[in-house]
Amino acid sequence: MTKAIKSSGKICLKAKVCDLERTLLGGQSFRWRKLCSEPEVKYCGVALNTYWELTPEKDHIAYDAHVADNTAAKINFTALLSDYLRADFDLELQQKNWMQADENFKKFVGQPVRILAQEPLENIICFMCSQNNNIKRISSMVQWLCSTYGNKIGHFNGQDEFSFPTLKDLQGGRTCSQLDAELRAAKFGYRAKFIARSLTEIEKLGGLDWFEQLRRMPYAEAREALVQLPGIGYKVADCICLMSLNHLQSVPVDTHIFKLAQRHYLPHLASQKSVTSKIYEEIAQHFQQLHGQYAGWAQAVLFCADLPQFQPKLEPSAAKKRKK
DNA sequence: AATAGACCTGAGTA
DNA sequence: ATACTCAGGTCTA
Repeated sequence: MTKAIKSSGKICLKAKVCDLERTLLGGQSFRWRKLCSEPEVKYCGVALNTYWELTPEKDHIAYDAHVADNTAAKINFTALLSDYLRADFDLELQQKNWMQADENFKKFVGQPVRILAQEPLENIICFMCSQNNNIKRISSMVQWLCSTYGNKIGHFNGQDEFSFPTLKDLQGGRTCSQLDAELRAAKFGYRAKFIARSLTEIEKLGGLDWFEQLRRMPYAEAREALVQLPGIGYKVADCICLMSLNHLQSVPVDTHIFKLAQRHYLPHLASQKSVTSKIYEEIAQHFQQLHGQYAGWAQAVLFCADLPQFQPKLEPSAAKKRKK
């Protein structure tokens, strides 16, 4: 029976530059949920082996952090959370730059979305699950993965919370094809084999050390290294570069960005049915040139703006129009 | 080198 | 009710 250890504090991030709703529930991480206990709204979830409850205030974000009691040593949770939310990044300044360079951008800047600094293994597995899939189902797959292979942190607000499994947790005595079979049985579909095989590869390449190397490499090289893994194409590689390897110029081109580019940025692509590799590069480069060294962050703003869950409520007829 | 089709699953539409 | 489409794509023929 593990008992969680709790620590509270706050980090300096004004509401004006951090919308937790979009940042945490907008398809970057799949492990956060919103808890409404009337006047208060909290965002709860696990990141960095810690269960967090975040309460946005006007001038800061208050947190409760919980870790399993077998966790060694003291942890500086304030520093941990600041890094996770990239509190040092001056979003106001960048939004100004993006709006200046991009006429369309104003239309999409709603609430301030932040790019999270996530852990590579979680990021890789989650986005291997993301292919041809939707956020809701991805979340439930990830939830299953954590409760099956992760370690329990504690019981909060009516449910057990688990850390994201390590490479060891996932392999632990299992062969590649055993893990494949288990994931298949858990409805991971054709992604099961990709995940099982990629984990084997990652282990061979050096695990966490390999991730460190990818961080230090130039973006283009890290990207090329990632697409060598089975089940990872350029889109997922770009998500990983952006979200957990600190390559903020990486622009993942998914179906939302593709449609948005067709409609607002590159009208000559309007007749294109799907994203070929050539078109992928064209769109990515367009946004990189337009938005500069943090183009991936700007992409996240556009992506969130296009998510149905974050769109202003429209009349059904208008909603239909928007779809096309 | 470039392009269709297949691919697991499940929620939403027609 | 039953089929079809779509979702943060990738791989292969």
